[in-house]
Amino acid sequence: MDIAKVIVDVPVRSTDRPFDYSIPESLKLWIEIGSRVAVPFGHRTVQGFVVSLESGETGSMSGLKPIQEVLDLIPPLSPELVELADWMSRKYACRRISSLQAMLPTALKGKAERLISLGESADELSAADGTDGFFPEEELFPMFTDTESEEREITEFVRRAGEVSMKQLTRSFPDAAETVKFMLRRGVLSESQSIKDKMGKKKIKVVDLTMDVDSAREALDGFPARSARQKEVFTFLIEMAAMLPLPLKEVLAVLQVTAGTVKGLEEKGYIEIGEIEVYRDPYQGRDFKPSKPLPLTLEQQSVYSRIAATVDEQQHEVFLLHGVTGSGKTEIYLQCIQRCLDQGRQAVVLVPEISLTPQMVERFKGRFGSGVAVMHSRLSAGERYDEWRKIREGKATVAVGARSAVFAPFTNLGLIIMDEEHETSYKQEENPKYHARDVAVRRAEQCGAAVILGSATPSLESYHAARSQSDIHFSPVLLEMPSRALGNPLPKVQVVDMREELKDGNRSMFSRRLHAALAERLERGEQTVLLLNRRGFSTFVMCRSCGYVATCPECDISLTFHSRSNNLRCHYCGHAEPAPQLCPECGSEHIRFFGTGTQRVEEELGKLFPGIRVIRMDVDTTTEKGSHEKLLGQFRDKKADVLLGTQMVAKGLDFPDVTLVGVITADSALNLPDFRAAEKTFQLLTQVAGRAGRHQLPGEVVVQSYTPEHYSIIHASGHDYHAFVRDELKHRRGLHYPPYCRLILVTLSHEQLPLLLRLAENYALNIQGKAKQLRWYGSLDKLSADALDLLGPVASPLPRLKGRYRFQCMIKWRGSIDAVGLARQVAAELEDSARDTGLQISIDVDPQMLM
DNA sequence: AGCACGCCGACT
DNA sequence: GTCGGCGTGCTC
Repeated sequence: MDIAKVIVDVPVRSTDRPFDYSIPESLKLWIEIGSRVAVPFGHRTVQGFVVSLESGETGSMSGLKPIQEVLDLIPPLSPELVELADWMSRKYACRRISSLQAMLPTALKGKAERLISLGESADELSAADGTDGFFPEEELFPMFTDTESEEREITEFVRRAGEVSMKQLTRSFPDAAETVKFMLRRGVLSESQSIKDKMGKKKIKVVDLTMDVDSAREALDGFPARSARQKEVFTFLIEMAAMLPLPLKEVLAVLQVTAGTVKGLEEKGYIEIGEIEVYRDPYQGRDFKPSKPLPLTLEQQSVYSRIAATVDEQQHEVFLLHGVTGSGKTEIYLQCIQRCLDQGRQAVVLVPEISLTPQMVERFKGRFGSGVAVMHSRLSAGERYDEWRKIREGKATVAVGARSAVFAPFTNLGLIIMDEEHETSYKQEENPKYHARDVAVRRAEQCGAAVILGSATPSLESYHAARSQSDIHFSPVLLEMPSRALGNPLPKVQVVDMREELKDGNRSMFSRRLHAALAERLERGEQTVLLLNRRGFSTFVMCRSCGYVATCPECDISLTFHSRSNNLRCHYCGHAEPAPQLCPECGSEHIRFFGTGTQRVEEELGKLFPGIRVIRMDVDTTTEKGSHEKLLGQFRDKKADVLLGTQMVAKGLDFPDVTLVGVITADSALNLPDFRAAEKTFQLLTQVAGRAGRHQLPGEVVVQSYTPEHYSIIHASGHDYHAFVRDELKHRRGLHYPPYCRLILVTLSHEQLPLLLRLAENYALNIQGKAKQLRWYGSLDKLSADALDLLGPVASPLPRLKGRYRFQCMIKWRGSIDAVGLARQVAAELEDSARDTGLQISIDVDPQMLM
């Protein structure tokens, strides 16, 4: 094995392939598939990943550069993950390096650092008198003496340090860039590059005895009496001998001494202060109530035994667990995980970012203790890195986390659970644009693991796949749990027609029904959750006299009003400007901030119910780390009557005293230009209705709507998933939408609109031409198994972003065609022919957001 | 993406 | 006559 094939960290199409490197004898033992290495690439050093090893014949070795360095003691990726990355790149048409990088914590994204040391001709400087003819005299002139003294200073600086980074050097000699360059050219200095990680391992100082306990006791007798404090420390350490080494910080805290005291003790040779690596534990110092397996209901039992059988056999199988809210899915997850751990295998639990609350973590930590690693975006880069290392080093056996936890570096994975399977946040919107569900199924296939997809409202894709048993990507086994574990009924849902309210002269955002129900809760001291479905709504600024709407000059979309800073901001590019007092178009004062924001609801609540205590939860109030948790804690402690928020209040929260759930506008998402609008609305209403009355107190749900006759609202209020699916599938079949076909969204962007139009047209024609050529082309109406159709090009829903115009094409396809490969190939050809013109093409396979 | 090579305007 | 502007081409 002499050759390593390496994917380098240079994210452009032309380098998106393995490069061959020779493996130096000294690194042979360290290089495996999945190793992260530093390699020379062109005129610099870059990071790369070894994706395969080959024994090269002597001839083929010539001209290969050697691998420079291995960057980790243990390869951060397993061969299994490397293969998965390769699959991802093909499936989602993304660069191989982005797939690989997505599997690792960002702390491991190393960048090259330029290091400067003394060069071979370093002595020349002192020896030469500056006129040795090595370089033309005029190059030194006219600042000859200045340059020379500067060179001497730099040389001395580098000599003293041995090796300094370029960064440090330019910091110390800000104006010497030219001189340094010149010195490098002459070999007075020499440059090397190495890869430096973004994040180091965290180390803490620890203290330890330098002798065994007995000798220490003896030494204690002869301890000088005047160093009383030091003696105290020494005595303490002897007492704690079994626990050594102890963190210095703790010793200082317990004994109320200063670091100087301990240092003095070290200087006398009694103890030593060392450094050890620690894991940053974000849940450190928190108690988790240990929990025991709960008895299962009959329904749960039958589901559990079905899954357990598969886990025991270590077979790959996918289960779609459809259980109503409160049916006890989590307990099934917990017991299946236990079963998997009993087999000596590990488990991954995927949870939507938004519901990865401390409550959720607690349930897992309570059952599996410190063997649980938690990964989510609220952790700092360092914390995430440490949780990741806990997994790779075998110190954790269960990983709970958002999307990317599907890449947890376990070596013997037996079970992957995906809770709230229907959540769109499982699709990553940036490259690689993967769907964690599909990656989970693929990874489980690789290692013979079971997959549980759990939801009260499974996505139509998964449900259809389970029902038809014919889907090409996976065929889950459908398991249903139609009853609640505690036996209490699903809450009664009342739909209020807001048009009627308006007709009757009620212009408030609260219907009479909701108003009365709220008043009742306040009286009884019970709690209310209010949901503001703000999807599709924005708090845009409009002039009521002339109809002017404030839009972003870069992106052409409406600006959002932020009352705190009293400015207007673009959601997409971050552009901000002050909010106008007068309409910039017509000068009218009737310029208003439209849309129902949570703030407005809060104000209105205050007016209607003076003294009401409201906790508002939205992006404004939850950006700070831990604020989410704090707000929920306050609500749980009954410090507020109402929890008011957007989507995030709908997920997995479980408060015993909530007996009323109000949805202010149920259908604001129904009018979005998205074929999943009805599905999203149904899911949201079902989720939020499940929040009420989970415990002893019966729950009530009030849903306000302007289109109460819509089937998604009717079926949600009737808690009838199957009826909804029936209607929605009919609808989707008629319009040829998933799950009856698959989509690829291709977005082309360019600074110049006319050029973009031509290129987009070109793209569409090429796709259609290729399809025809391969005799694949057919209408989706035909019964043929293979079909491919292209819609567009049309202006993107975000027609302009960051100064670039955007057009999109939608590819609809089904069957065994390599539609992704085709989309990618045509994109590459077009990019090549358009060359320098700055065309960008992005490909989103199975898009969730049609933007 | 960098970084170096290469071919044309404003300065000594 | 040079310094340096950034166009384009390559990286095992």
